[in-house]
Amino acid sequence: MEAKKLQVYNTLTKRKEEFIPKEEGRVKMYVCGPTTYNFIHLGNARPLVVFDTIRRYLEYIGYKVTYIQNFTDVDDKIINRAREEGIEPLQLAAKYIEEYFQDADSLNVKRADVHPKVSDHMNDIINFIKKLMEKGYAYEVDGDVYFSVRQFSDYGKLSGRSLDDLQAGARVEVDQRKKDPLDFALWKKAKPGEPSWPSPWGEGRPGWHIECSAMSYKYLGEEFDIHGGGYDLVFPHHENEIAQTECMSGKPMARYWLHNGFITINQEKMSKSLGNFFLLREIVDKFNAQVVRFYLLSTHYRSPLDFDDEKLQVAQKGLERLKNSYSQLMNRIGSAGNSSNGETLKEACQKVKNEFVRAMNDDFNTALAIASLFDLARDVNTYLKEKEVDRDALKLAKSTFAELAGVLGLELEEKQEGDSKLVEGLMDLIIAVRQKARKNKDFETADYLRDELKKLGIILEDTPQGTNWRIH
RNA sequence: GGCGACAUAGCCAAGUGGUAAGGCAGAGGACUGCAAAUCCUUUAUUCCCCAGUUCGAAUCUGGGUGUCGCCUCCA
Repeated sequence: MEAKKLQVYNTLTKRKEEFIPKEEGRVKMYVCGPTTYNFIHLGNARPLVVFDTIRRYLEYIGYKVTYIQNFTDVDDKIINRAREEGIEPLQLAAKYIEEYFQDADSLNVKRADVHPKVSDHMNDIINFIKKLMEKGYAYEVDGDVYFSVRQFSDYGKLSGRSLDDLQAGARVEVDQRKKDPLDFALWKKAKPGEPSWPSPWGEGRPGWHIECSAMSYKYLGEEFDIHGGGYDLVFPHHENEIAQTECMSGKPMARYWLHNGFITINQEKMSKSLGNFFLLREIVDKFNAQVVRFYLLSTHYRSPLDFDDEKLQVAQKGLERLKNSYSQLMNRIGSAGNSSNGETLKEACQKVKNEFVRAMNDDFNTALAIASLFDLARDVNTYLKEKEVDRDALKLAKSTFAELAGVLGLELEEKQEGDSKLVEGLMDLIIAVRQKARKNKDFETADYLRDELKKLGIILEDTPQGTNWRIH
């Protein structure tokens, strides 16, 4: 069977294209990271999980991936927030960078190869702006430096709009010093009391867009493969990045532009300005982070995804279905021997794997990929009804399960916490006592033990092979 | 006002020309001391509406309706 190649939807061309990295076997990707002035909310978590999954899949199919995600640690919102709290802006940013990592780790998001910060890259940024000025794409006015959009004939190619369209819809007051209303700041002159850095144009700090151009150029060079972020970054942020980088280098900035859809609440975008956001850690408090990750991947990354508690409950149940199947598999694997009935399960594993890859190759269709995991769960559960099971088949099912779930960043194995040896010993004892009661038809005692354990979050399940327990 | 996206069962959600995946919820059955978990069966003659192209359309075209997003900081 011929494996279909990876197709990705490219915002730049507005269609799916075959993914061909610039350098064979290697993918360089840059994803816009957060401005660190607060804990991240669920909407911020989506691109983290989505692009982490894309990265994992690219690695799974054999690419060596270089993944860069920045932190915006110099910004108006950080300055304002720091002022309110009476601390230094960079100190505030550093605090929320730490908090960010806690959240990202909980979601099982792998660290980027580099997490560059604006404050560490002033020279790169200043040099980038200098080059733009030398080439005539930027101009200075009283210590501010602006990018001249009229100099870049391709301006608007990513968002699919012309300069005239954009001006017709402009909702912002025009700064008369700019040559064109859409010219944007590369360097902003310092106001009193603001953090600033020396530059050829005086004390100041970078505009928002230049950091990503400068840092992606530094770590990934010209024409890297994937640039990702939320859909709301298409304009103006990514449009401006393209203008800056392509004017500076004369080469395309990135080959594929990928954007995730929004999280909505009651069909409206979750955003800080609307105030309808939930912090990730509030949600992780009620449902665990794995459930959140599963929920985020249960819809295609470009579609809007509505949020409420019920949807997370559904995700929780779905994930539990997979975990139950996996744990039952694990419970049987030790006592399994050799049997000739394992072929169908082995074939099913291969089929599921093919389906999974086919789904992911189609623009990272995680919803369909998850459906293939449900198919595997059913195949496994059905097979486990057999009296005799084949150890090799179970082992293959186990590795297939773990491998594919791992691509999605999901762990099916319950982590043992605390003194697991002791817990296991105690559970064995309790189960033995209950077993004795059941044998004597003392169901009152047996049910009492089961009910009380349930209150502690431990589920007992009686099977023909004995009683299993799991933590809910 | 300009630009764009989406509309599939009670809910969520795949499917872009060949006769509607999957999950949750519901119903019935099996298994069980009873449960739980699991398995089997069942739940959209039909994919927002209208017209068209086609042997054939949820999928393509045109029109309409509705919802959302971007054009300002936002993931």
